[in-house]
Amino acid sequence: MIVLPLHKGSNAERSRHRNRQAILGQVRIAGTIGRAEIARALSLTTQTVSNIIADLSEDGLLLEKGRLSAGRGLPAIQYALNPEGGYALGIEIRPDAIFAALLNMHGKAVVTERIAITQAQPETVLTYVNALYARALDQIKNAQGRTLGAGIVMPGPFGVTGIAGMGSDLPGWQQVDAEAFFTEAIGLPVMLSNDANAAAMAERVNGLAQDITSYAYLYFGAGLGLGLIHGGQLVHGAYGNAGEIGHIPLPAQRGNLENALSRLSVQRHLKSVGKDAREIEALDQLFQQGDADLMAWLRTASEALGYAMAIVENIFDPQTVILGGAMPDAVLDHLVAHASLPERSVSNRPNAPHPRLMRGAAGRMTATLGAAALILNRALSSPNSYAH
Amino acid sequence: MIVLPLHKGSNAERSRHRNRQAILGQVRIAGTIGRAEIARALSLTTQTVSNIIADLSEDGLLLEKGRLSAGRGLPAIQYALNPEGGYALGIEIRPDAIFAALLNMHGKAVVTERIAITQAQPETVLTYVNALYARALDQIKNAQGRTLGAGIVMPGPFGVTGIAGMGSDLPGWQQVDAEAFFTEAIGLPVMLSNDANAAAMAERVNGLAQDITSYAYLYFGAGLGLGLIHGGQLVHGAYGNAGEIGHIPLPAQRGNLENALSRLSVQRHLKSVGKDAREIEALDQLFQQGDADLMAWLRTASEALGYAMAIVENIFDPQTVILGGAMPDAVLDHLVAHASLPERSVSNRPNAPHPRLMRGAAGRMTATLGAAALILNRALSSPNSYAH
DNA sequence: CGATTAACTCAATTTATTTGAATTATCAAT
DNA sequence: ATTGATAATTCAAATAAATTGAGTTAATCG
Repeated sequence: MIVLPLHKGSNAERSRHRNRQAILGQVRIAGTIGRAEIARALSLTTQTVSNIIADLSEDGLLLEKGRLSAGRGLPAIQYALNPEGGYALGIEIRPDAIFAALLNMHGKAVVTERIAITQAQPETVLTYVNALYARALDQIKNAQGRTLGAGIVMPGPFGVTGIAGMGSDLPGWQQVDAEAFFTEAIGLPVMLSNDANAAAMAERVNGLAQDITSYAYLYFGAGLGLGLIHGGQLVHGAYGNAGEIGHIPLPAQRGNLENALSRLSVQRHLKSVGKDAREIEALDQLFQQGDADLMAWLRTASEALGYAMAIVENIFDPQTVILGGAMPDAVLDHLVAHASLPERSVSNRPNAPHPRLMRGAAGRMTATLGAAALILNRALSSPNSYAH
Repeated sequence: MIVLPLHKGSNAERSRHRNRQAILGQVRIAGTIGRAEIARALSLTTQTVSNIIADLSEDGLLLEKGRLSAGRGLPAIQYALNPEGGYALGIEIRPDAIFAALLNMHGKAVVTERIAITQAQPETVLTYVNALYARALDQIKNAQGRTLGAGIVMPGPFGVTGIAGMGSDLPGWQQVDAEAFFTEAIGLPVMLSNDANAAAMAERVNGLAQDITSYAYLYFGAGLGLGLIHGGQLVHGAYGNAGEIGHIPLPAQRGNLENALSRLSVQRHLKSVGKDAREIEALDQLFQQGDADLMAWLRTASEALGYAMAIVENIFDPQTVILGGAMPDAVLDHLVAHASLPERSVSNRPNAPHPRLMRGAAGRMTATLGAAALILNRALSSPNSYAH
């Protein structure tokens, strides 16, 4: 039996790969940037950066954007990501539908598709996934051969590490190693995740968190999920199930957090007074009307949110917390505005550079876009330590 | 202004450094191991491993332990860490005392010292720290020139990242960048941390967590702290204050977690009935006598502990949680045995390879040893991703 | 307009890993 | 007991990718 190492060794090839990622990532955060500046940021020589940039340009990942004169000296040739240099496929599998999105290197969705399904057996799902992927390629000819991988979101729990080959909650998937199954069948590198984690990553690649490396994302899915990003990478936990914040008991014996703060919670509350809010649109309409029952729910939800914030902030000390998922924007905004943020929290600091709570991307496609974002993030950064 | 990169570039020298760390770390987890096996584990060639092992042996960090024949083929020469190959200094600064410990490469304390102080001004503290270090070197001649660094624990909060130069709670330290101050003055690389984080790392280097890479440490210090280890490295949070679990409000409006679960809490409870438990020994004695007031406190504390477990497990999904710090072993054991572990938790899995809650190292020196462990851990691993 | 500064390129060098052939010691089968 | 297979190790040569240093280009400053 081989003793698993904490991390693997390095060689010239792996160094090059890392440096490519680092340069791409640096171009991304800078927008446009010259070679010498990249070299300074990454502690590499300009010569090395030049060589790798020649490679990346050759591969179509970078574009020249003219020279920028800044003070004395030869003006630096500026480089920027080529949005069409690569694509990432995002797939979200639900019991009743499959969503797909194709993102370019800027994290912009260039294709979105959905398909209703009546059964979610692996083979059936696979047929649809391949069909959706083919449809996407049909619309973006350029993406043929330039798709970096597929991120897939499906109902957990599965074992990202440790319990290998553990399947999903979906019927028929219990015995399936979904990651291996899709990798084989789609012919692309696959990353598997749950909705909250994917949503969190979406904000990093194209959203509020592009320059934030440590944050948490509170996600309204079926229940209440939490995606943790630390050093620009997802924190999965030992068994891949970190972020199950909905299961935490509420103060004052009112059950779990997701009893007060989730789609199911508001649906149940409104149903008990004879109102239907299964669709986001219906919920939005009730909110616009100032519906008293919804407002009552929002009061307890805001309280629960404040409590969730106390937990997340004090345990994780993030730069910010982002709230998003399957809720109308207006409702999320209301929650953000009315959450009673705990005073006794490490995050309650003067002159904080970010608000403690922000509204993220919401709606049906959040997790699908996030699935693709997992792939983009991998292309633009290594799961390694912060510099400094 | 230079845009901060997520991670720096790599070159031959940094590769070598990483590979040295990886090999040392692999030898540590294996105990004794041959070169070919290291090569397989780290995805390096045996030749590379041979070269680096020659280096490490030359530096006195590794010892040959004869050949081990295992099946066919030439029996591999076994290598093991040389416990005297390097040392780490741990310093804990408290308002009324300074503790020091010198650990060898096995994580064993070869010297421990303490000194009572009456004031904790930076210059005064420094004098004592240097004196303690000198005393340690005096006892372990071999450690001269072989001390890898100093880990320092002092009352926070400080900014590990972000808020640079932010000082401690100790009087006179507010304006001092303690890390720079000590680095300069001791002449060793310095790592600064709080007590809970240090205690967590102590378990990893020489304790229950030597083969556990993802866990949380609940620490009884002044209040209640939490050290988070993920992928073998500390999770500090964006501003270095992750793990302030004591501030989280308790269910049923009973104040914070540390109101029910901390040294201060038990002291206050016992004082209200006229009993003194400021010293650990006094507390231990009361426990041995089965004191009814202490037992009453333990009941609410166990409940609070179960609640803390629900939070930590569901948010972080660790392999295990370790309980330790300034409490008698017997009290910790009682808490471990009587904590009502939540049923609805991601950690409540069948066939878990580790208990959900374990007792760690306790007592006065825990944090001091942990301070040194920070240095050892850095020598034996990179703050990088898991392999696989 | 010349001096200075900074980005960039080219060619040579350096570092560290990999590759491939040769050597050695053990186990297993005859 | 002998022989062949297997695995660890070493040596020397090759390779990959970084750095170094000298030279070129194009800006700004005085």
